[in-house]
Amino acid sequence: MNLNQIELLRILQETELNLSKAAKRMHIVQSAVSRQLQLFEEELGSPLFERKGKKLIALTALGQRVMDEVATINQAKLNIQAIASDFLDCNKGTIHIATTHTQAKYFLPHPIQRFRAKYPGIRIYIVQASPEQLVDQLHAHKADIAICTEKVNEDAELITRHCYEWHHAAVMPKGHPLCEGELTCERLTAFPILTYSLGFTGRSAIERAFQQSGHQLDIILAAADTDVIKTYVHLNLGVGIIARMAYDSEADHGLVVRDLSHIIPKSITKIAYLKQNYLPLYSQHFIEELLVAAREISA
Amino acid sequence: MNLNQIELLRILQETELNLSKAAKRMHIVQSAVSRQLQLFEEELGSPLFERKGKKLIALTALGQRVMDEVATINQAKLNIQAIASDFLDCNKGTIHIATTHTQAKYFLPHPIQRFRAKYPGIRIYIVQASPEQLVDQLHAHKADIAICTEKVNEDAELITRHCYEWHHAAVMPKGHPLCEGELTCERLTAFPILTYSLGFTGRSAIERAFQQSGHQLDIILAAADTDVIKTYVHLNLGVGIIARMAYDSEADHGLVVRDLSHIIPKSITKIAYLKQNYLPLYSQHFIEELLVAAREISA
DNA sequence: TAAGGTTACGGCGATCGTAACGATC
DNA sequence: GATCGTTACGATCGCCGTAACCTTA
Repeated sequence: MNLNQIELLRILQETELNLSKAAKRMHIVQSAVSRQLQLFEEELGSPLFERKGKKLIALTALGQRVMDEVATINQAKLNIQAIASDFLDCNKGTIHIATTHTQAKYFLPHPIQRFRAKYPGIRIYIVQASPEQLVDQLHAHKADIAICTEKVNEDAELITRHCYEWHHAAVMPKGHPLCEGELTCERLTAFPILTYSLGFTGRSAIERAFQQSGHQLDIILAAADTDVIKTYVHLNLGVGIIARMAYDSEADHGLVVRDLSHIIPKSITKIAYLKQNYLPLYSQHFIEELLVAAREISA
Repeated sequence: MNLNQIELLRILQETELNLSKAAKRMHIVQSAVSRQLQLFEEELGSPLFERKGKKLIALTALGQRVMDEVATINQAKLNIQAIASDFLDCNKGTIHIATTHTQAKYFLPHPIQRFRAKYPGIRIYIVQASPEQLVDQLHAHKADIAICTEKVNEDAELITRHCYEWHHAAVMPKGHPLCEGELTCERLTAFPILTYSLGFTGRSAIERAFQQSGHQLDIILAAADTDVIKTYVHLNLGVGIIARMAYDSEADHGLVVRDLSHIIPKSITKIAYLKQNYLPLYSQHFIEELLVAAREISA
């Protein structure tokens, strides 16, 4: 058994059990990976893969159990490297942040700006993904930190930290009837609504609130992206329901914003990362920076 | 990085950081391990060990963190091998049980006998150790399962399962004054007492019971081993306080046994094993067998 | 016939063993 | 001088790459 064989197994999982693709990913020829897999299965004494002819089509029961351990070893290997390079130079490295458009545009700018000032050598990559993919990005090691608003599944391998709470708001062009008077469920249902796609930025909270009140929203446009929504609100297509923090009093001076906290319950944005994943010091400091920014928002 | 280097680090920890001893344990020459360690440190970019001259004397901060990951990798490696050989033949293998004399002699015989009948191919090794060493045996991979009576530290890496409860009893030669009448703390303190060494077989429960009652036992002999205690009780040196199950009505017909459950609170015997350690099926069945035996005792 | 996998074989490099040397007690 | 570790160098074994072949869609 050696680490290359472990790596091979890991890569095979990511390449639909295709030996040729795995070989390319490992920068060696296909016959080499074939041989290594044979050697490993021989060493263990039983096959790890179900085969149809010569193709690998699935994991055997043994293979499934072994893959769990393979993932553990891979994680530990990455951790050793991360710990060592952390030790070498705390001021070099990268952070991959998995998050959505809303967070990237309306929450992250301040903390990232301050973090950059302290750690100019760290490269920050924002991995944009739909909320449901965020946690997958962590497991796939494509991101170190996820910033999620929609509910994070209770995952034993995840550490989640409360970040900040926020409410939705309605936006509409100046002069719109909803600019005046009390804002109720009834009045909202009378207008076409523009809001987030299912699964995005607290859309589920909107759903729940209106379902419970017995009213039905007439959602005529759903987007993953607040800017898209605002654009169409400007065009007078209807009333936008967006995250309150996504309203920018300067950029959006043509729009009126009205709080919806009495109608739609608060949403909670969290920070999540893998428990077994070693976070370099600078990543830990980055999280601190996020929490500071979160407190400022709440205050 | 490769698995041999990981293994080397693991072994260095077990050999007082002595490269020569590590080389012997790995069946290669000393110069080879020296070179491998250099290569690994070079790859990481910083030393893993503090050196005094050429000797390794301690782990660096980096080394300490890396060692945690090394342990994880090693565990996963062992798991892969265990899972595979489990898959190959469920009826071959070994179980190492860390336990004390009392359990080995008075609790284990029945369940082991029955287990042997079902799994004649499994070798069972009893690793006798003092109670405080039992958990260490697990961490050192010298035992798969520990059977402990004294309190097991709340260890996040450990799974502990309730096994059975039992009481202490007093034993004395026939005709001894304590054979008759009510058995109280007062009367016990009037005689020389023979019981377990500190830390063994519920001795701590005995201590606590008498401390709380305000009486002081006159313990003239303490042994790790019930047989030793009974031997001296036979010689009329005093009254023995032993685990009730260690009294054998046949072998000990010269002794009278009297229950002490009204004086000394119950002791609890538990089964413990490492959470991250893969237990072969037969080991899981062995634990089942222990639990069955435990229920029979309680009934 | 293209794509995926296996087998055979030669070459190269990683790692080992031998051996001589250096340091520390 | 005994123990422990490093360095140099030749030998070996493992692993890769080339290439020919097999199988299945």
